[in-house]
Amino acid sequence: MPANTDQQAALRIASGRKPFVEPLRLGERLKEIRLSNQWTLEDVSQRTGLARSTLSKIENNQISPTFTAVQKLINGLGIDLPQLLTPPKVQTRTMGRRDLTRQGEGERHPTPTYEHELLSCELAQKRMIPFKTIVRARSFEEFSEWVRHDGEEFLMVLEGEIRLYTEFYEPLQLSRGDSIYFDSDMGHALVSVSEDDAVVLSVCTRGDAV
Amino acid sequence: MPANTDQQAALRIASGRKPFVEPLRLGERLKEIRLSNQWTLEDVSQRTGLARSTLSKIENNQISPTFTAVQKLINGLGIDLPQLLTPPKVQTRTMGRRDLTRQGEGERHPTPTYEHELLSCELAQKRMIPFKTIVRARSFEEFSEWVRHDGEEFLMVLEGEIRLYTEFYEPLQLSRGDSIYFDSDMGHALVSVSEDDAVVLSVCTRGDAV
DNA sequence: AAACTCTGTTTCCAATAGTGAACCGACCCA
DNA sequence: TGGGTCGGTTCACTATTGGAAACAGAGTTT
Repeated sequence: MPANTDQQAALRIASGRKPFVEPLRLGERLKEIRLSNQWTLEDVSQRTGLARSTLSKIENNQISPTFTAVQKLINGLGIDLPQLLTPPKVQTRTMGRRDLTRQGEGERHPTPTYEHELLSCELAQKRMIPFKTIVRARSFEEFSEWVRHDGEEFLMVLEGEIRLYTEFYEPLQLSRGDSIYFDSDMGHALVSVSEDDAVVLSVCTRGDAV
Repeated sequence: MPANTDQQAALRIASGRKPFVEPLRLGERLKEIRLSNQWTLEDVSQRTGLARSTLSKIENNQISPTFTAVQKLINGLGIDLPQLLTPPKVQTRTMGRRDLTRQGEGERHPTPTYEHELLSCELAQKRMIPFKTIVRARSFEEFSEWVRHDGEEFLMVLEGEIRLYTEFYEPLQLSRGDSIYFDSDMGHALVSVSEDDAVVLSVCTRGDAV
């Protein structure tokens, strides 16, 4: 063995890097994912556009897929790299929580303009905040300023008709069944325009990351 | 193919991923990293064991590196995949996006058990995935296996009545206006128990960090 | 300027990835 | 038993990658 090699090995070790290109357990991983979804090679071929034979060889570590191939894989299978790489992936199981809220049984928070009913408020530590709102406001002037909060908001009209004012757009008229998704740090405000007060369902993300 | 698969496919599409292989901006990214460290191609060659020429071609998108090559890159440069993939720095300080979906105008994804209508699917990169579902299933047996996916789910019954089966609890009967929040990696399945097919609104979190 | 050096690109070729077709069980089903 | 299908592997061939060396451009030095 040429001295050169030892040199490099020494350097490599000294630099605290992984020995070398690791065994590439990508094949096993792929197979695992495939089987756990009960996909056949043909299924995966359809989804990814890669040949059945190619997939077989990848799974058996007979070839090292091209990066475009990897891309086709992650696109086609709807997974992301981490998922492909992390070996067995023991999920952090925050499993099995649930929180039921019967119609009208939420926690009420009245304000002059809105009457909120918080849903699923037994559950702490959740990543979304759902609430039903009766929109009392009838004109934009009733708001002293824009409503805004970090994150994103999804909203669907359950009853009546509303007008949605937003900071950067023209007002929008929404009827029952219409829905909208928007960045909630953009100023927004709702008013009822129907005979009766409108009712909307909103779901906000919790601003705090991850 | 199990119903679960269609579920996931629908979710995948909803999550705003690009349909197929994107332009592969990996070259630009590599160059960016290299320059920001003031490395020459030769330096990188030393570190990674890849030929200078190869590196040049990768940076100019003239070839799609083999996965082993990519591994050598991430090992040699001491970076991780995400770093290599995150598009050239576009930190989404997104503000003021919005996406309106009128009643019935969502993207339909029928499955044997559910008929999904994805809402706000114009908007990519969002943290929640809202969709309306007509629950066709009438009995638990129609599901070949539990539906499950990373993250959390909020659900409200819009019309009809459903029974919610979950892996760890007794089935729950939900009527119009009732809502529930649960960890969606707990197996779950919905069936209609009303005269007509029930309709529910669901909002899922996107599990994957980016 | 010529000679040298340091950079990144291009060329050419050997090595290897990707493909369709053939092949091989295993499992129906009559 | 003799077809049929279905899932996966292997084969033969083509397309593409990866490496050594040659090339090209921009400074430096003399």
